[in-house]
Amino acid sequence: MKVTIADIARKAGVSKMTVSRVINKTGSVAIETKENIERIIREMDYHPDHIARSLSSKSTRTIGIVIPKKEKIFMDNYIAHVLSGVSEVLKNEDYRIMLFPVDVTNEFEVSGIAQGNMVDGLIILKISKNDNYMQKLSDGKLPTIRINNRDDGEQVSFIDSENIKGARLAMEYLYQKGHRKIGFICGRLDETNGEDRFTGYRESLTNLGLEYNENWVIQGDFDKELAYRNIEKLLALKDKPTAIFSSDDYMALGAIEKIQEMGYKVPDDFAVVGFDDIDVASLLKPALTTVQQPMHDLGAEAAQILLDIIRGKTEAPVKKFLDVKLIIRETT
Amino acid sequence: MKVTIADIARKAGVSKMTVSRVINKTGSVAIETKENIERIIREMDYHPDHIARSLSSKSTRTIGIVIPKKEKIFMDNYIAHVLSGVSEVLKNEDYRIMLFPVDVTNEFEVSGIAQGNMVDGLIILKISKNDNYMQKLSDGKLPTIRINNRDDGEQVSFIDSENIKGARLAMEYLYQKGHRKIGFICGRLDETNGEDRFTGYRESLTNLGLEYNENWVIQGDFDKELAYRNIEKLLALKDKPTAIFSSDDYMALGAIEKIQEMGYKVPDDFAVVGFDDIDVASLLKPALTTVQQPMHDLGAEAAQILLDIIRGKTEAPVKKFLDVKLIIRETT
DNA sequence: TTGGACTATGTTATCGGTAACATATAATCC
DNA sequence: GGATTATATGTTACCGATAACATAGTCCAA
Repeated sequence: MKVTIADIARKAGVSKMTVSRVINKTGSVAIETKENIERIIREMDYHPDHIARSLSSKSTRTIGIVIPKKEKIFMDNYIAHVLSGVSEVLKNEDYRIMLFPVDVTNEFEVSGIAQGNMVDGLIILKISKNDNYMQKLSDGKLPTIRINNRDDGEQVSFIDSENIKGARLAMEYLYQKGHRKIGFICGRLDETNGEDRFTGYRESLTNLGLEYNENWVIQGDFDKELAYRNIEKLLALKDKPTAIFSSDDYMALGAIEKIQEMGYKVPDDFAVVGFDDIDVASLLKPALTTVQQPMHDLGAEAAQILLDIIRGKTEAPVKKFLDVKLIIRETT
Repeated sequence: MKVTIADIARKAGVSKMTVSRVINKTGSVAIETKENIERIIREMDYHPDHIARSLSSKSTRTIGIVIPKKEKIFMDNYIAHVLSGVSEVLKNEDYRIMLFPVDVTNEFEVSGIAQGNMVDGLIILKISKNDNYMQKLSDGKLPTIRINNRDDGEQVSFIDSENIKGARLAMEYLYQKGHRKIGFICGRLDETNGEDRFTGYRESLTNLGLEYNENWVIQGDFDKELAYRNIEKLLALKDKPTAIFSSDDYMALGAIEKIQEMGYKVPDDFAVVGFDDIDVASLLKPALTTVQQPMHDLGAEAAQILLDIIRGKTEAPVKKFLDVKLIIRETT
């Protein structure tokens, strides 16, 4: 049988409560009592039952990370960096991470996460606030923070990158390099980072006095394969752009692949700028010029903010933007 | 207030037990009663409290994934693929994933995972069975499976790749390409995949009638940076190998980086073969020749076996090996 | 028609902790 | 010195579900 707090209490000749106090360092306990209990705990190799404790205290000391349920989601370097940031913050806090790959079209699944009492808070990644039922996650009393999906309503906390500025940096750099015809690979417009980067692209065109050509904008939905396929028609145009700004690195990779397959050279025929600065960006030949967003810090700060909200140190909603910067490499 | 099973029972005019039966589809309930309860559940948007359920039923429907607690752990493509396989199996099973980045030197932390009742089973990744306290994880009654770390004792389940065969494939191919001086970048020898690949290397040398040269074997500990640093002395040798087999892809990447920095060419001056077939392997120029191990399937099968053990369908320990194959690209 | 089997439901105890409140003794204060 | 406060500990109830056992009614076969 598993050792319980009652076993410890019996052996120590005290009540369960006193043992509980020693374990949680709450209330006051005589020093000898405390040391005796601690010794017995060690001897019997007692570990508190996390579930019982959660039920009773109404705190699971677990935070949930909600990501889209799709095949290659864990291979996404952006998510890896965010996770890394989250876990760095949590590792000193005795909080655990529970993963929720979620099917946004399944109302029951979504509500279950929000109401199952499995976690004390949620970090939501790569999911549009417009997705069916997804607002259910932020609806209730469960503390929630979104990453890279602004919410202009008043209720929901988020942490975001300065996506518009990032797009501007990329565009201004391309302009400065002499490019006047700049295409764009568009991410999901129902996620605000996709939307904002597109906005940044269009605003920059205006500010730089460049024309907006519908044919130079292709949809990639933050999906490498889709970008790979869709860029073909852009490359077939008679009047092609000389540079392409992509709303994320994966799509840039897909585009470059197609460009090279069709016999063009990067950066000679097409300069390419990505967004994110995923790990492979620097490994590739040519190495990818990209707008670096602080993926690790987005995760770390999201976790910290979420913990502060859970603990009542901070009042939700928190809204925060982190800076981005242009990393110039070989594709421009 | 949160809606509880008691609220549903009251509204439906039945006992909690009847509601519980409807939710869990256990026992028998009259069809009208059942439909009435289901309607009320929907109307009140009731979702069972996962924690209470776990405490009472002694099953959390959660499996834990134990990984080393280090900075770039989530960027490890091997882990990403394994996670992906695990989550694919779990997504249809109403099981959740809890992550345990664990400090193997912290006895308390390790025991807490094994005994905290947070999970129904554990998948252990990239952690040596010899690491301090790690045997505690497999000690108790908690179902456990290791990936890529054989355990020759009788107790512990594992799923492994045919590492020795993989090494042999790499070596024979290099031999066939004309290489007679083959160096080796060694992974952690306290993990059995590191050990086995080294064994495969040495056995192949013998079988192919090649000499074993201590200077041609460098330690990389499955760490790209370490391989990058340590290969320098091999490259400085007067009598250098013409090919290098690396115990994993990341170390191969580190090695190639250094090789190129020192002005040598891959594959002209040094052929390189890796192990794993991580995603970047095919993206790089030159693309990496490597032994592909079924990382995704390792995760998926581990999860399936673990579920079977948890459910009593299978008796532990299960011991299984998956096949590997050589993927020939441009570094050889 | 009587007992066994099955169906439908309820009752009670329990899972392993913590919250909230109560109590007793010791220490402090005016 | 009596009231007040702090320290140390215990009691009881409860968190929200399920397990195990109990019960009442129905149906059918012997």
